[in-house]
Order: sequence, then C-alpha cells, then structure tokens
Amino acid sequence: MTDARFDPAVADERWQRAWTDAGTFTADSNSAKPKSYILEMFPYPSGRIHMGHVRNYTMGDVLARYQKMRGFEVLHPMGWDAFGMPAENAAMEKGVHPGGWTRANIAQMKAQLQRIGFALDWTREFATCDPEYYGHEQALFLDLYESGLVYRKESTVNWDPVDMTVLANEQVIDGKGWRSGAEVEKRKLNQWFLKITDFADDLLEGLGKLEDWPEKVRLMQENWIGKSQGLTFKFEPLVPLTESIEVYSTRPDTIFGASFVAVAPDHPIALEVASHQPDAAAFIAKCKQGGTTAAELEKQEKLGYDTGYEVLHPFDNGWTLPVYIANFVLMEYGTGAVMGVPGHDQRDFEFATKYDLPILRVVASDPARADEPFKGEAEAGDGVIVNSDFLNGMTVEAAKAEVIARAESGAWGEGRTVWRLRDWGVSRQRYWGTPIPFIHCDTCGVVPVPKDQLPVTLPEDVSFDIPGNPLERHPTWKHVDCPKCGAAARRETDTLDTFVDSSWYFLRFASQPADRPFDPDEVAKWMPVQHYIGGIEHAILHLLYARFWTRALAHTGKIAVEEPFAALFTQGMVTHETYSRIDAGRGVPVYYAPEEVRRTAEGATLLADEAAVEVGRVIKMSKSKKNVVDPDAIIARHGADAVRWFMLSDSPPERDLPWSDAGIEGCARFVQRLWRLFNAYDAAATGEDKALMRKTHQTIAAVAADIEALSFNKAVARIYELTGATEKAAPSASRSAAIRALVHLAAPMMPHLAEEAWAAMGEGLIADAPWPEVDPALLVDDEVTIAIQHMGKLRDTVTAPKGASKDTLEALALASANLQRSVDGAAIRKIIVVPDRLVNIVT
RNA sequence: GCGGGCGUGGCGGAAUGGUAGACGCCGGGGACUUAAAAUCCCCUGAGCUUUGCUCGUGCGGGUUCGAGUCCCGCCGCCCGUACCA
Repeated sequence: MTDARFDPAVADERWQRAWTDAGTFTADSNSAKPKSYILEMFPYPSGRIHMGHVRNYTMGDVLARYQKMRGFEVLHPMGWDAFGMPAENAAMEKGVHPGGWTRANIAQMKAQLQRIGFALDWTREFATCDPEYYGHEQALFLDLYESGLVYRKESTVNWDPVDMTVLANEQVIDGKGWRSGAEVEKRKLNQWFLKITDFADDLLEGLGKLEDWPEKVRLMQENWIGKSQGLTFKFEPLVPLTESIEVYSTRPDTIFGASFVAVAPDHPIALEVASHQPDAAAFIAKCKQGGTTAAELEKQEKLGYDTGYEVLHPFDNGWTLPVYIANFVLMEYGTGAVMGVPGHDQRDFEFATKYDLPILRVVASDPARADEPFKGEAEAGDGVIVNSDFLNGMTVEAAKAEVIARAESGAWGEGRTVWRLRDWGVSRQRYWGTPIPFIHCDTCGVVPVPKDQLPVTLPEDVSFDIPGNPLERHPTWKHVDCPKCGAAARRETDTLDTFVDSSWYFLRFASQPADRPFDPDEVAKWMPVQHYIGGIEHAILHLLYARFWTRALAHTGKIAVEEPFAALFTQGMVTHETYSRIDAGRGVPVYYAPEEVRRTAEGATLLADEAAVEVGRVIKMSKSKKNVVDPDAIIARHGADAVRWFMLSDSPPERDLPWSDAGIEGCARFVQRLWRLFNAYDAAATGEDKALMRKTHQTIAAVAADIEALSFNKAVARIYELTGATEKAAPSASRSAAIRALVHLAAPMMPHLAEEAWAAMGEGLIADAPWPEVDPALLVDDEVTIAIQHMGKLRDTVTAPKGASKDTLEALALASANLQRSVDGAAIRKIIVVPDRLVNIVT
C-alpha cells in the first residue's frame, strides 16, 4: 500500500459504485443460502435525511453486512412512507403539489442515503404514494371488507368551527385550532373502521411468543390491549327515572363502596336529561369543547352534573345513589357508565371530594383497620374486604368472584371481559393518502369499487388555497356511476390513515408482482423479518397495526405468516445541545444553529457578534430548536465511515446518542489510524505472537457476539482494544493475521475503508468475504486475576492459574500481606471462594 | 392523569449479585518539529495522615460475606396516550 492518508472523497464513491455494478446487495430469493430479512422502519420523505435516520440505518446495515459475511442471503430493502400531512402543509405554505414535493424529497434523500454506503437492495424501492402500491392496498382493503373486518360507524373528531375542517390531534394546541385559533369542538362523523378488536386476544397471546422483542414493548402493548375481567350490571331506576343503567366495573369487589353512578356526556340518559334540563344541555355542550386526546381528557378537571335521578344499590333496596353526567366517562369504553367508588379509585376520589359525596372504605390492609380514614387519596391496592356485608374478610380476588356469581344467579349482571383496545378508525378527511375504494349510492348504499377498476387514483388538479379536503370539493372526481345500478353516485372522499400503508409494506418488499400485492410463496421465503429496527415511539401503534394486518391477511388466506417481526430493536434518538438567547423584546428564546456558534470549554459565543449565547440542555435534534447537524455536511468533511463509526460508538444503541464535533473528529482520526495499521500489513512476516493471537481470536468472537446482540458500542470498544494491541506488537505472522482480522471486523461498520484495504492486499470485495473463523483453543486465558477481599472490601489482587482449586486460592489470599494487615489478627469466621474470581475473608 | 423506560467521573459509557469506572472523548504533561498540524508516550473519580486508607453508581431505607446490579419508598428526565410519522 502506498497512500499515507485514506481519502474518503475518492474511496466512498469508488466502492459504492463497485457494489452497485456487482449487484452485491441485490437479494436473490432463489438462492440456496439461508435467508435473512433485515429491515429498518422506512422514512417519511420530509426532505432531508437526519442523523436519527443515519443511526437507524447504520445499525441495520451492520447487521445486513455481517449476516452476509456469515453466509446468509440477505434482504435489506428501502422505500418511502410517502403519504401524510407534511406534504399538504407544504402545499398550503409554498403552493407546491404534494406529489411533486414528495417526489423531489425522495430523490434528494435517496442520494443522501447512497452517499452513506448502505448495503441496500435498491431494486425493490417503492413509495407508498405510487398508484401501483396504493392500488394493491385498496385491493387488500376490499378483501378485508369481504371478510367482515371493515365497517362504518360514528366517531368523534376534532372540528375547527372557523376553518370548517377536521384537525389532527397535533393541530390542536391548548384546545385551539393551530391556524384559526378557534376553540376546537368534538364532532361526530361517519367513518371507516377496521376490526382490530376481533384479534385482541390473539394479539395479546402472540406477545408471549415474541421472545426477541424488548420486554418493555411487549408490556406497553399488553397494557394498551388492556384485557380486564369485570362485571357489567344494572342499577335499577327510581322514579322518575324509568330505565336501568348498565355499568361496567373491573372492581366489583368494591360494590359496597359505591357512592355515585356516572354516565358519559353522550350517554342516552345524559341526552334524555338534556332534552328537558337546559343546565344539563349546557354542561354537555361544555364537555364537547376541546380536543379528543386521552391525555387532554384525563388531565382536565373532573366535572360532573347532578341529574337529580337516583338508582338503587343492587344489594340494598334502601340504598340510593345519585346519577351524574361526568366528563371523564367515555362512551366508547365498557357501557359508557361507571359506578363511582371514591375510596379505591383516584379519579372517583377527586370527583367525590369536589361534589361532597361519601368516601367509603371497603378495602383495608387488615380487618382491624376497617375504619381508618383516607390520607387525601384513594387506595387502589390489595387488601381485605371490610364494611361490605357478606364480602367481609374476603380477599379482593375472592370478592370479585363472589359478586360476579351473585349477579349472574340473580340475573342482574354478567361477568365480562372488556378490552381497552378500540377498533381502528382509518378514515382521514384529507387528500394526500390512499383513497378508500368505495362508492356511495342512494339506492344501493355503500358499494365497493370493482377490483378491475383499481387503483382509484388521486386527481392531480387540486388546490390547497382553502382549508378542508380537496377531494370533497373537486368538481368532478367524486361524481361516478354506481357499479351496481349505474345511477349517479358519489365516491368516498376519505383517504386511509397512513398507518395502513406501513402495515404491510414489508410484504411488498419481499415480493412485488405487478398483478397482486405480493406472492405468498415469495413472502414465505423471506418472512418474518429477522431484525426490525426503529424508534421506540412506534412501540404501540405502528407495531400493533402491522401485527394486526399480518393476522388479518393470514385470516383471509393471503399469507401463512402470523407475526411479521421476529426480533425488534428500538434505537435511541440523536441529540445535541441547544444554543439560545432570550429575545429582549418578546421574552422568548431565539435559537442558533451549531454552525453559527463557536463552542469553547467554558461556553459558547455567536460567531456573528462574538457575544455569549446560552448553552442549553442536550435534547433530540429538531428544526424548531435548530440543534440539527446535517449528515451531508459531515460526510463531505469526514467521509461516510467516520459518520457510521460515530453512530455505533459509545452510546448503547437503545439509548440517546449526543452528537458532538469532538466525537466525530475522534472517529475520523480513528479511520486514519486503522488505515496506517492496515498499511503496515506484511504478508511475508514470520514468527508467532501467542498473546496477540489470543487477543485476535477473542476479539473476533466477542465482536460477533456483540453485533448479534446489537451491542455495537461494545463491539467498537473491542476493535479499539485489538487495534491498540496490534499497533504495539512487533511484526510477526500473528500480527499480519491480526491486521487481516481487523479488516474483516471493520467491514460491516466502515465498509469503504475495509474495501480499500482489502483491495490493497490483493483481494476481491470484502463485502463478499466470509467472517473469520475462530480457534476455540485460543479463546481462553490460562491465567486469571483473583480479587482478595476482607469483609467484601478489596485488599489485594493476585494472579493464579485458571481453574485453581479453592484450597490454592484460599492459601494465596491468606498469604497476602495487605489482607493480613486488614484482618489484623481477628478470628476468621468464614472464607468465601468464587473460583477464578475472588476470595472473601469474613471475620 | 394513565402506561412504559432511563439515571454510574468533566462528557458518552463498561461491569453472569463478586476487583466500579473497560473503551472512547475532553483536559494536563512530555517526545518529534525552526514552528505548527499530524503522530507517539505518560497522567487523569473525589478526598486523606499515600507500602496504603476513606468516600463514591439520582435520593432515603432494606436483604446479603459482598449491591451499580435484588426489594420497598421517593425525585428528575424521556417516550406513548389511538388523526404527527
């Protein structure tokens, strides 16, 4: 080798072209090799790749390249989650068409990804806004409709009364529309739903088999699905109320602690009361203000309206309970009515305190404490039932069963399983999405578009001058003839939630016939995805929806796969410190980008005026805080391998990674350091260096294990260690072997550098080379360091042969002068020996 | 509000209940150089009465011969909360 410096500006492009020309990363589904499907969550084409993408895709890339070296036929595809709101926002702000904007973004981002040298099979690229893709999606949607998994019902949306449009939750800020500033209202619309609840039990059960998913994600999904056993039962009415009120409770054991009944604002009884009580109508109207998010509903003050109605306690004819309308009761969950037990439910406690209702204790830590007062909050924990007639003395579990049994034998209630999971509303009143393939006919009702007329494509000539759905107001698009009777009819103008697009894209990557969404045999070859990598923010919705679609497609006989993702990994964010000043006039912070600032050990100054700016917390990179670093600029300066190395170094991949200029410079230096070491390769060197051979083989094994566990930061540390040891070693055949091993170890992480070195050694593409074999005999050391402790405190260390007997280690410990000084003649009560580890003397 | 997670030197972090701080960054000292850059070597948790000792893994308790790791109770930050993707 000759070049003193590795020049990424030349090498990056050279090897990227070499891989493309050779089709190195084109997946062959007919290969005889075992298959492995590596997938990272595909990006929304916002315009620029950001560091979070780079980190995500670098991790998948290391796995893909490593598995290829391990003899797998690897599928590692890339595409675009291309529908969604930002394109419409751009259309409104800049007057560009969402399609054109999206296509331009995709072109730009694809070029960026290619400059990082990812081992992607670009032959399978697609965007969800391709009519071909969303046409297949429409066909799948019709299949689900035929199998009964699609239906329509009323549901609540955020309504902006000024802009006359539906708002997304993120467009509602402090209860007001983001553009108009008007108070948002809840409004009911007839919308399309998918019956995910049909699969609730199966989705829950399946979590148990997903052993290679993070425990936290499985827990979050379990809680989201929220299976609960409880009781639905009726409170009988007292005149003038005529109908009984059916409630659902997960705590029927606390039934003697009930002090009120509360119904949802849209419960039939609430509506009935409102019809003759203007105050009740006003209260319900007030409940309609504000947005629809759970967080908002839960955080708002618990408000109620006393209807004046009363109901009877099921176990005591002399016990009446007041009926309230309450803003925290949801019509969608259970029966839309609850019994309030203030002593043992925090929300009920707050409500009872506010409206001066009795707070009764029916659960206590022991029967003697039946009359203990509450300490300002409800007690939801376990205990013994008290003050509850025939339930007294029972455990919570036993009391639940007893109440359910009595309700069922008395025919006034029924034990029931209720799910927190709700059916998935997929209607969006927006343009830039997959049109829902249905036609509304006055005589035939809702009619599916015949499959031979798919795709239903979006019209190009739309305007975003005024808020609202351009499909709805397009002059001709929605006017069609009914496929059934031929009469004039109207197209559905709602489009599908973009989560539908991302619920089956992984199947389309695996197989893309023109005439069908996918080929089941091809899908069977690749699925399930071996490693799925993405952000923790998708822990529930996207991952649950994808699991549901996979099941739904299996249910309709389309595929034979049950779980789409065998192993899941959720990576952390890329963060950066923020630079700001408080604007004197408005009192709000003004943020500055890293390139506008000079960072010193003490603080930071703005380049423009050399005056100080405040260095703020290290937070997720975001445009609004201007703490973003552009991957392109960094690659131009340091090369792709330095950036990739930085993404893998230091921080564990599941945690946040703080970007720093010093860090990337250190990585760039290491690329050059390895290059110098590779240049010192001498194929003709002779002689053996046993210690270095051990280190080499131990490192190969450890790096492999670390990559397989996705502990890239540990693999990086191992490579640093072996690099240091190899640099220090004198020339020998062992050292030459160590250098060759390092080229292999670097190959998945710094592929351009590795190819350059491998070529200089006269070899072909290292991307095609096998992972080096290890000699098991070289993996174990023959000496170990033994810690000598007194009462658990370290007093000395000695080296001993590996596997030395307990007696030997004990004798070694007692011979230590430091140990003896610490023991100071005290009587030894016990000696604990952990072989190959430590000896602890207890006095 | 509810569900989930995280917390270790100046910084990122390592550590099957068994030597806390591997590895990297920053910083300090030195070598090379006319000089600088690059590179190489050494030091680098705090404190002390320094062959060594004490303290130290967000805070307060506990279990254990031994706790960053296990248990109980807090605090702080992050993610999600069903129309952001």
